[in-house]
Amino acid sequence: MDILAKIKEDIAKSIDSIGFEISPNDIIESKVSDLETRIAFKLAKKLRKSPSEIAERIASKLNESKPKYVEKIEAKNGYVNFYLDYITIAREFLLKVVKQRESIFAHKKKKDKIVIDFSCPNPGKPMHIGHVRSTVIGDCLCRINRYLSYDVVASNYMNDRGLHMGKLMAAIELWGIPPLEEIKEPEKFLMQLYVKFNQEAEKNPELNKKAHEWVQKIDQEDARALILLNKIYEVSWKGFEETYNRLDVKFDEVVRETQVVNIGKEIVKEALDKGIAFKAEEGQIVADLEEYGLPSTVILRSDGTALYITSDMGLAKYRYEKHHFDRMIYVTANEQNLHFKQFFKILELLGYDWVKKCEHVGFGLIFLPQGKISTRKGRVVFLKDVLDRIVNLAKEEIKKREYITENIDDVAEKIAIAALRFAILSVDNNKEIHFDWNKILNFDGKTGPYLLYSYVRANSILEKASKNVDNFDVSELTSEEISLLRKLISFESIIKSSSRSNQPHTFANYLFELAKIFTEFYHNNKVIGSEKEDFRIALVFAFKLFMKKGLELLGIKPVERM
RNA sequence: GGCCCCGUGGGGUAACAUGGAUAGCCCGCUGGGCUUCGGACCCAGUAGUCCGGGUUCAAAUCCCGGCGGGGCCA
Repeated sequence: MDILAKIKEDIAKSIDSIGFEISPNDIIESKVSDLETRIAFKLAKKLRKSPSEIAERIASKLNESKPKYVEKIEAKNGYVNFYLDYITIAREFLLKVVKQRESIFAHKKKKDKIVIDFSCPNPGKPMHIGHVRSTVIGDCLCRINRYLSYDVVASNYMNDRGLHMGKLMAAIELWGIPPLEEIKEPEKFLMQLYVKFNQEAEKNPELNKKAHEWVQKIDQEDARALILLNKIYEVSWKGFEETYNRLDVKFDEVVRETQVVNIGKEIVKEALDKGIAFKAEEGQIVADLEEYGLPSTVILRSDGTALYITSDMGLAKYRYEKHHFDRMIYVTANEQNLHFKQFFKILELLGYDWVKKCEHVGFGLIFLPQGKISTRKGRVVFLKDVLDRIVNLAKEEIKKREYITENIDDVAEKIAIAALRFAILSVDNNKEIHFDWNKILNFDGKTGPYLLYSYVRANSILEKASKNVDNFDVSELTSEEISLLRKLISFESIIKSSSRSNQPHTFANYLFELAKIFTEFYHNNKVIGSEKEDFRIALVFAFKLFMKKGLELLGIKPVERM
């Protein structure tokens, strides 16, 4: 239920009915009052009157019969300010919340299908701190869009075909591989195997030739190659799955490059036939994009093997035929901007209209103190190690406080995930993140644990009050109560805005502000034993309900105590 | 050389889509607050829109040009 949107509509309607052209979008949240409109500035020229005059006129007309939930309307310096009637909002909206509980979040089913491509670590390599951004942003976008009742497909893509796979295959041929269940740390196991292979290959270049041969054999669907490939994939996935489970990330499908590479090659053929691509002198196939202001790009190697872009085109087509999506969102780093522009353009030129439904949501890189992450250069921080370290700190903090003695491991894990997820989700996608242990290990201030703490405190108050409220009345409000109500009613519109912009940080920041306002509220407004006890319990209840839902949308599991 | 992203107090960030009234917050620093529903907290103080033009009644926000950082393609 989006009460704020309804209030805006009502106000817009009233203004429209007294003869001023306006849309609900012209009613915006205000720093000075609750809602405001600036249309007087826009209308000033047309009506040949000063903004103040117009604003005054709107205000005085509207004050004669005020829209619902509006307490007073004031014109000032050309703005029209609306002050909301929070008593009525409390009596109606808050009452509805305590009565309807979770069903307050229900939405009408939307028919749009959204495929979200995210995470996509490389099999054979460890998942590191660099992958976490795509994983967490993508997952959050899934949650937000599902909340809004879109049909969402969380899709992971595994690049199981590169030279690194060829090297690992050659390594396994040489040295063998233990059974899956004996490999305790799959990511480290594969990484060590990879490193060992590279070291040996320096002494014996023949090995690299072998690796290349294996890559070719994958493309030829050689039986032995596919067995080895599956082996590596299995081991890799075991490692990834562990991390996904900890992060509470789930996929509806995992597509492997070997499934789509041939579709990609077909597209290359098509591009050749239609004259969009040509065969260069050295034999590689090049898509000519110069006239569209993009650099031309190789889409098939001279030996006939596929590149990333080849498979990516195949993947897009595969997904469209499978899902007939209304939108497909790729969540990958900004450094791939050009790549996406290029292959979207090629598909467009081939007449695949659905490519217009594909969009790339980029994000800034995560940098380590030593610079850009590079597995090859050993500049890498394993995601698993990051998690473990945050969990350890969380444990220490829990023990210090002595509020809980049971389930410490479970709570510490949840706090750690909250810290990590919030740290990533609370900044604008486009900003670079410079990874800093001190920051990620800080649980004070604007952090995931702060959100959890506010939730715990609400829970604690409700437990001590030990009663349910499904009715109350209230005739006076403190400033903290008003702030809290005010924040609660914008929950829906913020989620919609996050979904529209594909920017989780808008919502993450909102949720922090909500937590902050709640904390300020309970510091200054005694709940239990006050003469407004029932109303305040309802308010705490509503906060808890909204915070829980909000945390869920960020992929943070709540804890009842910490 | 071409293109893309970023630039807000000492550090980090919000507001930029849709220009508007006092630029919000976190860390840090300074000072204060638990016999009360839990101090991972709260209150007060400190300090900021990279530079130069333009558009506009009005620019952190839009446009152009620099500079600085990052990235991609050459």
